[in-house]
Amino acid sequence: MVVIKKTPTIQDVARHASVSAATVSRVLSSPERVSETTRERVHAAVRDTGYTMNQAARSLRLKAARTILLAAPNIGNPFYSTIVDAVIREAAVRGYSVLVASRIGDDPNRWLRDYLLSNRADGLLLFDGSLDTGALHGLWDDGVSLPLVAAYDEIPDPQINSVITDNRLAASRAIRYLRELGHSKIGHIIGPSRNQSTNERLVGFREGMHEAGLQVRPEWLFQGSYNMESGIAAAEWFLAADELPTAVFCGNDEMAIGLIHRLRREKIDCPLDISVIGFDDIAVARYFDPPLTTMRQPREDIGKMATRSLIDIIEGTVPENEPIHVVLTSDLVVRESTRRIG
Amino acid sequence: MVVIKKTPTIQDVARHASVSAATVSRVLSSPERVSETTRERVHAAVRDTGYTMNQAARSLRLKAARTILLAAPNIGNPFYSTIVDAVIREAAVRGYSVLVASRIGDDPNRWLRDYLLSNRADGLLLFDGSLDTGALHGLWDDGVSLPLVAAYDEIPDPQINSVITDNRLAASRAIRYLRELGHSKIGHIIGPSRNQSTNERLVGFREGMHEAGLQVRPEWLFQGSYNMESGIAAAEWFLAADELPTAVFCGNDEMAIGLIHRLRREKIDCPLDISVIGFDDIAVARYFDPPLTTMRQPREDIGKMATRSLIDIIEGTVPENEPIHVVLTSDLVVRESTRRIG
DNA sequence: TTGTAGGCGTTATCAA
DNA sequence: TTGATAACGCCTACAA
Repeated sequence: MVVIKKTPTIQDVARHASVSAATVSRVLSSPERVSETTRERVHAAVRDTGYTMNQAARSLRLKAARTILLAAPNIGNPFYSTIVDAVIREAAVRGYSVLVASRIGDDPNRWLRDYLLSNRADGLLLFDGSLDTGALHGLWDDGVSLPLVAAYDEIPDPQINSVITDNRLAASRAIRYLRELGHSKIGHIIGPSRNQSTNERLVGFREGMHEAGLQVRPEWLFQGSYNMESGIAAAEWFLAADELPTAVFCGNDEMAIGLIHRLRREKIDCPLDISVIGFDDIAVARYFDPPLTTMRQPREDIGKMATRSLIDIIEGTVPENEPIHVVLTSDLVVRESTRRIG
Repeated sequence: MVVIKKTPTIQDVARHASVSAATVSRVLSSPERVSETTRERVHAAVRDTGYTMNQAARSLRLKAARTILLAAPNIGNPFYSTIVDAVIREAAVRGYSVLVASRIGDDPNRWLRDYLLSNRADGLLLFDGSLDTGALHGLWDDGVSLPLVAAYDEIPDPQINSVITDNRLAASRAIRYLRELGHSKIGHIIGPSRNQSTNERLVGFREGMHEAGLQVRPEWLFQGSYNMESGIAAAEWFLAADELPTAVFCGNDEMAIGLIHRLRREKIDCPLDISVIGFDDIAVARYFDPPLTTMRQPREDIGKMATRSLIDIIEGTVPENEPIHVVLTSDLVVRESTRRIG
C-alpha cells in the first residue's frame, strides 16, 4: 500500500524544465536569484510533475527539521489541549511542524537525545516543570546547547527560557478576593508538589493569608493531582475536619469541580455554604453549576508566545546570551461559585 | 544556541570501535548478524561517543520516517485530547513519533502532499470526516496509495480503512432508553452536518423515534457545532417553541452541558423538568451537576486501535486489498440527567 | 544567471 | 562476519 508510482525528485523537475537541479532548488528557496523566464518554466515543471520536496533529504542537508517538539506530562488534560492547539497554529504560521510527546519516560536524557540530537526536531517546548533540570544540564555539559523554552510550568533555572504566568501573584489575588468577600476560614487544594507552579501558588496562598492576618490551618490544606478525583478526595479530607472552611482556593478548575460535586452530595452547597475559587478557566468553567469563579490563565497566549520564542531562538533572531523570560498575567474571573458572607 | 560541539556520526563510532560504519549500522539494526565481540565493542563505542542516530539521514535512506501524522479538526476539544494521548502512547510502543496537525487548511490536497509525500510521515490518522474524500482520491489517482486510517468520524468510502463507533445504534439505543423512561416528547441537538458521524446519529435518532412510533418535530431539532455555546443556542431555540420537549438527546456532552446550563437560567431543571442525554462521556460528565447520562465512546480504544491499524498497514503486516473496518460499541452510562416521567 | 560537483549520515549490495 | 561502495534527494560553494 505504501508503494508510489514514482515520487518525482528535483532532478525530474530539472529535466522537465530543461535546467539544472541547482536552478530548481534556487527557484524554490531564493527565487530572486533566478531569471523571470526560467523561474516560470520551473514553476510550470513543478506543477506538471507534481513535485514535493523530500523533507528528509532537506533536513539532512540543512541540519534543520523545521519541526519543534512539544512535551507535556499529559496531553489528555483539557487544560493542555488548548495550548497545544495554539502551539500548532503558531508553528504552522512560521512553517514549522509539531511533534508531540506525551510523557517523558523514565530516562529524559535519552529521550531528549533521541528527539533533539537526532535531527527530528530543532527545539523543545517543555510543558512539564517536573522534569529534572539536571537532565537538561546533562545535555549542556556534553557541549550541546539546545533551543528550549519551558512554558506554563516554571523551571527554577534562570538560564532556561520561559513563558509562564504570575502564579504567586494570582494566588494571593484570589485570597485577597475571598477576603474582600468576608471570608476568613480559607482552605487550599494544592497540586502535585513536583510542579513548580503548584509551589508558587502555595506560596501566593500563604502570602495572601499572611497579608490578611489569617492562619493557614493544615486540616484545610490538601494535596491533589490536578484532576477531578483529587477534588473529591479533598472534599472528604475537609469533611473529616472539625470544621469546614467557608472558602477554598483550588489549584485548578478540575479540582474545584470535584470538590463542589462531592460536597453537594453532602448537601453542602456552593456558593451558599462554601465559596470555591478555581484556577485556569477551562472551557467548562463558565457552564458548570455554579459557574466557576477562577483565575484565568491566558492559555492561547502561553502557547503562542512560547512557540514564537522557541522559533526565534532556533532561527537565531534573538540574542542568545540573555534568556527570554515572559510572565503573563492571570485575570480574576468572577462568576457564581464565590459569595459574600457574614 | 543551536551549535553543538560536534554531533558524533556513525563514522565516529566506527573509528572508535575500529570497525567499519557498515558494521556499526548492523549492530544497531540487526545485531544478530554481528559477532558477539564486535557487537560489544561497538556498543561501548556508542556509549563513549554519545552517538545518536541521525533520523533525517535514516529517513532519507529508508524512505520511511517512522512517524505518523495525526489530523483532527480541533485538538483544543477535550474529546480529542484523550484520543491523541492514546495515539501517542500506542505509537511510542511501536517506535513511531506523532506529528500533529490541527486543521487541514483550505487545500487538503496540497496539505497532504506536503506532509505525506515529503517523507515527513509514513501514514495519516484522520479524525476529520469533513475532509473531502475527493482530495484523498486525488492522491490515489496520481498513482499514489497512502496508508490512511479514518478514525472516530466516518468516511463514506468502503475503500478507506476505518475505526469508528456504532453511532447509529448508539443513538437509537439512547432514544429507546428515553422511551423506556416514559418520554415521548423527544428533541435532538445535531452536530455539524459535514461530519458523517453526526448524520449517523441523526439517522439513529430517527430510527429510534420511528420504532417507538414517535413523531420527529422540527422545532425540537437543532443543529449545533459540538460546543457548549451550541447547547445554549439550542436551549434558546427550544424555548422559542410552543412547547418544550421532555427529553433531549444531544450529539455530544458539551452541547448537553450548554443546554442544561441555559435552561437552568430559566428555572427549568434537569432532570426534574427535562431529561438530557449526552454523547461521548467526556471527563467532566460524571462530575457535572447533574451527572450526565451519556453514550460513552471508547476513546482510548479508538485511538489505540486506529494507531495499531495504521502502523500495521504502514509496515505491510496486513493484507492490503481488504480494508480494515473496526466498529467499536458505545455504552449507555446512566447517571442523573435523565429521569422517569409520567 | 546558470551549471557542476561534492557531501550531509545512513543502509543495502556485493565481494572478500 | 566484515568492509568498501554507492545511493537516497537536496543544497551550496565555486566556476563558467
